[in-house]
Amino acid sequence: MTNPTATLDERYDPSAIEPAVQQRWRDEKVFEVREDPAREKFYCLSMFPYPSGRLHMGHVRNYTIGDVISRYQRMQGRNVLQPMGWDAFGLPAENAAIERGVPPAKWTRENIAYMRGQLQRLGFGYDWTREIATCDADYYRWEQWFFGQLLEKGLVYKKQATVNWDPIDQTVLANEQVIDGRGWRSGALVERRDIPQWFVRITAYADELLDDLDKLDEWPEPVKTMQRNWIGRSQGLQLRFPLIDHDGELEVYTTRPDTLLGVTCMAVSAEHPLAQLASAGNPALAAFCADCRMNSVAEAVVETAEKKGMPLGINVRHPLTGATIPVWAANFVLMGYGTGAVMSVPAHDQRDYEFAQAHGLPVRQVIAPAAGENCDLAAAAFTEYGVLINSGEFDGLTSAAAFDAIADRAEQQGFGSRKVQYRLRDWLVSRQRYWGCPIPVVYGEDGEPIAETADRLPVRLPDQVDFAGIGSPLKQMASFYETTLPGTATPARRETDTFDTFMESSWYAQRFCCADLQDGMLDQRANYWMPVDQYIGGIEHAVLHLLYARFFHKLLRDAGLVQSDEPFKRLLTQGMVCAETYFRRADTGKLTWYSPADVDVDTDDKGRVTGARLRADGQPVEVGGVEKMSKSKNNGVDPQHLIERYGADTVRLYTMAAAPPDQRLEWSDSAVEGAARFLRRVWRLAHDHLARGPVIAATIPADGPLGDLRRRIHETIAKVSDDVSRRYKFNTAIAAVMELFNALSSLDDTSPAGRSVLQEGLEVISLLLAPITPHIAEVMWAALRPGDKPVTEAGWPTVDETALTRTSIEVVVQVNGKKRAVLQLPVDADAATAQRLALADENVQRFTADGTVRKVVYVKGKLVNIVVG
RNA sequence: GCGGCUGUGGCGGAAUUGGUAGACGCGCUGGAUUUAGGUUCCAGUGGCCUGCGCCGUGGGGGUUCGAGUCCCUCCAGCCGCACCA
Repeated sequence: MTNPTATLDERYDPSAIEPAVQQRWRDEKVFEVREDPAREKFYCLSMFPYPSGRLHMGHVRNYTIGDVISRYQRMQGRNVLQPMGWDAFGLPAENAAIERGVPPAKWTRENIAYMRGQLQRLGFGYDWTREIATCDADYYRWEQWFFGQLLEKGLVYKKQATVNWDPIDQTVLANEQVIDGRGWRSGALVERRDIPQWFVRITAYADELLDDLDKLDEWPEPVKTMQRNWIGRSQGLQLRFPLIDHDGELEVYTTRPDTLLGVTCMAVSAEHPLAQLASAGNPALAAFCADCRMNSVAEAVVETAEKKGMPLGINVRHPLTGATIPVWAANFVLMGYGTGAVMSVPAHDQRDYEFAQAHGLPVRQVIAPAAGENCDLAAAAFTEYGVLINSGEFDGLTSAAAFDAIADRAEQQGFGSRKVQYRLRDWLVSRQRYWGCPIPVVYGEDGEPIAETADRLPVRLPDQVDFAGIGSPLKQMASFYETTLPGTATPARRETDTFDTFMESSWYAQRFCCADLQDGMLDQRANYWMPVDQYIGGIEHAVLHLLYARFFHKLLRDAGLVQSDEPFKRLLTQGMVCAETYFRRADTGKLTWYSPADVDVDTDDKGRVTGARLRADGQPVEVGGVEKMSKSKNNGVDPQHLIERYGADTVRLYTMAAAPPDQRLEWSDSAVEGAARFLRRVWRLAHDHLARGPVIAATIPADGPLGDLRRRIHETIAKVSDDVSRRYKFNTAIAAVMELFNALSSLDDTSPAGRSVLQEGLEVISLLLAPITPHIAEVMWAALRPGDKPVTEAGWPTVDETALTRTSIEVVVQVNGKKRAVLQLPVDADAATAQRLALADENVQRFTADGTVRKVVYVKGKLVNIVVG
């Protein structure tokens, strides 16, 4: 395929060129790829969207970044896979069903169809033959199959776990559905309730997940730090305190055994068996424990709630001193984490300190601070390491030495043992919801779970459901849950819980490699494409999704389905898309938010914002600050309107130019206008150039304005290449192209030599812009290079080193660190010459005349600093 | 509460390895073209003085010939916290 001979229309009309260019990509299957061992592969993946209805600007940003990287890599000659699909299960589909009576499947399919159209209109180079929707049985059947494998290996298990329960709606609530302790629809006070749920044993891989972070040298350091903290590996001591007047002992875990002699209290969860035991004869305590259950299970809620407690009337014996220690129930200790009990050391733990202050418990100092450290136990706990005091035979030991001495003692005397503990908890994958992948398990008469056998998969989620009832419709559907045990006619009951949607998003990257595979989960193609070379998505996924996906990949590896250890080689976390907010406050205090599209902003003659008015009534509204685009603040910008008004290239250019990809992007209508203006200017320069007829090739001397311009062309290639491939700073890449364009457009030379340089410059701009604004780049390139390959097949431009040669350089002269002159020096000038010329400069002498030169610092080719005293 | 991040003109941002602060764009001011402009083009645009000077990167302190960049400390805002995706 070659470019036709063409000129450019006078006017840039994206609505005409973009569909035509996209049609060529479709007709020639430009982005459909296959494994090719002869070429270097590049797998570029953006986090697939939840089909919520319409694309939002966050999607546009995410997918433009991915497309820019993909197209750049294509131009580098790599075999590039860039697929797209749908994270199609989830809660919003159920909400739509409840609110509007639309079946979740229908709602989801319609959303997918609309959003697919939007993605195509934006010109993203996806291989659509690999499209996946996770709600397809062809997809989730393999997840069900794999769950069976994990069950066989003992990597999944069932146990009781606590959920948020809405007693009016009789349903389990997600944390985000609990607002101020109440259900978001019913308004009922939420209770904690324990129900049996499925877990995947991610803690069995905790060490590997932690250690392999060191291999991910192309991941952002903050993401790795967050994962390390999330896994939270700690070395500590599991201790047993014998109960007084009761049988048994109270087990706790501590990372600070050096503070063992400072224990003045034990705190247990309200759900702890000991608290339950003590509640039996103590109505006040029973009431307190019941009250503790009236709270969301969300960690942020638990940790920020007021610290409350009540004594159980039960004591334990200190294993070293024999002292009597009271046991308290406390609302900040969670049953689901560790042993559900902690030892309280008020002097050396801030939370314990506050708890002790609130309840009049003693504060016993056992760690003395090192010299120079602050320690005021009247004000706060001392939480640093130090030297032991008030600890009998352990006095004088450092915290580190005491850790070992006390651990040895505990192990000798049998009241404790060393233990590695993780903050990471096993992955709870059960959801009491309808719109998800059915958990492929049946229960016999005895209630024991049995995995579905492969021949009975998929366990299909029924499409026709009734949302009139309470909770998940599956629990009311006998036709779904009545079944038989595999391979028999014995009646059995099917599991009605579904999987956490993070399950589906944990292996879609691998499935994209062989999306059409009918008789297996993955095949050898996954090993050609995996790992993903570049993964792109929001920073909000830094821990959960990215940790689950890493874990799942290791599970797939250990099942022999993939060979690599990690799924994502390089990670880019993009920032949020934000916009200004506007509101009015009613007398009741209620805020009404207005869309930026409906508001006019007033400015003074310097452009400062002085206020804003609602266009509809001309009355003022308050400016609320820049926040993440959201429905609740009504500050979203619909990309669809922008695409219709400006075309895909302008939207893509703006989102890449406005901010670096990993920082937040602040929306600006007028800056979009600016992006459109730039493309019109580029188009017009190319049009005017081509209208002058064919270019006669000419040799350009390195000296002179045309040589300088050629140098700028090639400096721009070097700068943009580095920005796009290494730095991922598309905003500065675009700025560099704009600078080059400004230089080219001010060239007033229609001689053969001048036109030859302009031709080269315009070709380079077409190529450099091709990943970002592929439609205009394709049309311009075709007009500039008739008979050549289309821009999608053209290589990335290379730097002509001979064009870069300079004869002179600028050197800044400072006196005491302040700039006083700029010198033009020959490139090969030595330090002595630079220093001599700097000191000879007239303006420099004005500032050196009154003192003596004490020192001269010379940074080669850049700067001279003269220190005068 | 815990973990992570970010603070630079009127605004978005640039300054890549401690070396010219404010690239590029928006906005604004003035001018030109046009029947008209929400078009296009030209010039100016950190602040204070309007001289070649001084000040200036959230606040305060420090290291250095030199700090937006490194160290200490304080403040403000944002993201995540396990059933939103």
